[in-house]
Amino acid sequence: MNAHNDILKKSGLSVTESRKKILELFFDSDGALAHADIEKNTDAAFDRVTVYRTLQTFVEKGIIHQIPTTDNSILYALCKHNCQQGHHHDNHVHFICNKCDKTFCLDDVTVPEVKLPQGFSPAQAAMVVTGLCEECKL
Amino acid sequence: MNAHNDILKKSGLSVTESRKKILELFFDSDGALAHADIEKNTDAAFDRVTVYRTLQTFVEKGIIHQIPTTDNSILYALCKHNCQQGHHHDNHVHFICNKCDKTFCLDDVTVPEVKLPQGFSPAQAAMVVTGLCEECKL
DNA sequence: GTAACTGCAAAATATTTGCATCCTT
DNA sequence: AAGGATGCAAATATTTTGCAGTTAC
Repeated sequence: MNAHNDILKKSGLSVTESRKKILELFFDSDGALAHADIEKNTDAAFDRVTVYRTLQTFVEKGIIHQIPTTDNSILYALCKHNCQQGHHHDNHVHFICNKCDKTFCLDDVTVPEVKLPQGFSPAQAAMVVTGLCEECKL
Repeated sequence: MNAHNDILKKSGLSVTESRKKILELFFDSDGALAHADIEKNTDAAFDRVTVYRTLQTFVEKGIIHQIPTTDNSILYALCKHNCQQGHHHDNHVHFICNKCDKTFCLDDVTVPEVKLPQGFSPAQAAMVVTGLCEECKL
């Protein structure tokens, strides 16, 4: 039994060609992918709309999470820790290097809780730190 | 004599209506604004294109910086060094309502410090919380 | 006066939605 | 067989570009 298929099943999703292929891409690349990367790497085998819907579904199910970037695009990456449906949250901090523009998932740094003013009801929190990465600091 | 005009001049930019007004907006709001907020708050006095170009110019000149969010929107906020006159350094948490899409500056909620892994050298940190605001929660 | 800036129109790009058909279970 | 997933078409939304006219200096 294929491990990727299990992931889909565990999330209550049908195992389809597009989902298998896109999930495989994430495991192969072991990094963050943009929507465009996925289209490119699948040779347009799937409709653009399917890619949108697949990514959205994966995010909802906690299979992948979104990484904010400054260039008006969203990167997606596998949730490495146990993200669970419903309260999966991309709860680690992201770091964007000002020089090389790379985005890093700081998997071990969790977004701290903050107390919000009366009336605000939080669903998700994101924290992005910018600065210089290991490489560019030298 | 106007402080805002000085900022523009110091960056080598002509002092124009749109730039003055948009810069003023940032100082008035003392927080992050999305492109849409700016269009709304200027009563569409300026062309949408002008807003795009003005924001881009301000980013290039280091007057404002971009705050990435996971919902494919970018917030813009004054850079710290230009915020010297106010007591507020732009280090408060921002809240975006999922329903009405408004952005709130939670001035009293400061972005907590986080410890980064070895090698990362932070310059600025942003935290964006999404969920439902007071109004929309009802 | 000249270079820089803006507004308009339109192109290019990105995202969402409805619906008929096909596939997974 | 039934519900979910996909593809296509088209509607929306967002961002960029070219150019002519205007404004700041």
